[in-house]
Amino acid sequence: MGIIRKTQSVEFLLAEFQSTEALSAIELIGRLDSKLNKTTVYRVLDKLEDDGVLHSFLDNSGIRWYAKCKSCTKSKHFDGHPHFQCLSCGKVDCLNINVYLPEIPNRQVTVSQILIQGNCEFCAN
Amino acid sequence: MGIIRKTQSVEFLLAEFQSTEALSAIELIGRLDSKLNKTTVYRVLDKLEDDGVLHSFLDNSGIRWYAKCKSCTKSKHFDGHPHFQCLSCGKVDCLNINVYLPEIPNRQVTVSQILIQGNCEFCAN
DNA sequence: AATGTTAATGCAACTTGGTTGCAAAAGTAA
DNA sequence: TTACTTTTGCAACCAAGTTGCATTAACATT
Ligand SMILES: [Zn+2]
Ligand SMILES: [Zn+2]
Ligand SMILES: [Zn+2]
Ligand SMILES: [Zn+2]
Repeated sequence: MGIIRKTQSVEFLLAEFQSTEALSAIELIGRLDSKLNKTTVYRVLDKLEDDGVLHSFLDNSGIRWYAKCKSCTKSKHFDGHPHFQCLSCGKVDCLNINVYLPEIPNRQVTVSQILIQGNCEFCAN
Repeated sequence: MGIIRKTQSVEFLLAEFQSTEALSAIELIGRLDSKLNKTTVYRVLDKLEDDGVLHSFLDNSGIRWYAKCKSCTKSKHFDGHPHFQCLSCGKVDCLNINVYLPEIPNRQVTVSQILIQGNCEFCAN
């Protein structure tokens, strides 16, 4: 079930997602420590995801990241894009590119998760 | 540090990886419950990965899966292939295909993790 | 504005996957 | 066998995330 009431918790959380950068639940819990309980953070993130406001994905160490959706709704999600994690500064964000997956014999593909890792523009060497 | 002694624990664990199917640490701990302590399972898996015998990856719920490597060594790993998880029966395995990633502006790509989900050959509808 | 209804919240306790420290057991070489 | 060192089991721990429940806060109705 998604968001029903426009509460302060929702506003505080949404305010953190101004840029297109992805944020981990842990990071958000830290940032909002004085304002929100961690249970609330998890619950509101969940609801925002239900509503198509945020989408989430895992990085290679099992941490869940959340980012703003572009054009999702409660009933339809379009978050099949890849994500990029900088191995140097740790920043994670959505990639606005399309990855073509070849046909796979004997298998029906429903969805795919692609995490690309490397150096971001600020950490290039 | 990898495996130094050929112990029973190593044999028991390797025996579980006869097929190319991936196995989760949790699954292995369950299967080997009467023979090995869970700490040992985690430690041996770690070492086998170090040695290039197994590789691991995460699924979308944060569970780590292990699978046999094809031609990796202690110093060089070649596990950039995608993995497939059947959303119906839960089975996970390695895909022997190549996914082409386009150039990404301003970013240097080091490595990528691709998890494809859908229906396996036995769960097709 | 006061009231009633119910969603949302805070808190503590819990669950789960995984890790750590250390003493005991098992490989290995001599 | 002995000595040496890795590996193991156990218990205790840890961190991320979840649950149950009493309290608080939205918000619709009067
Ligand atoms: Zn960076
Ligand atoms: Zn995204
Ligand atoms: Zn299946
Ligand atoms: Zn694989």
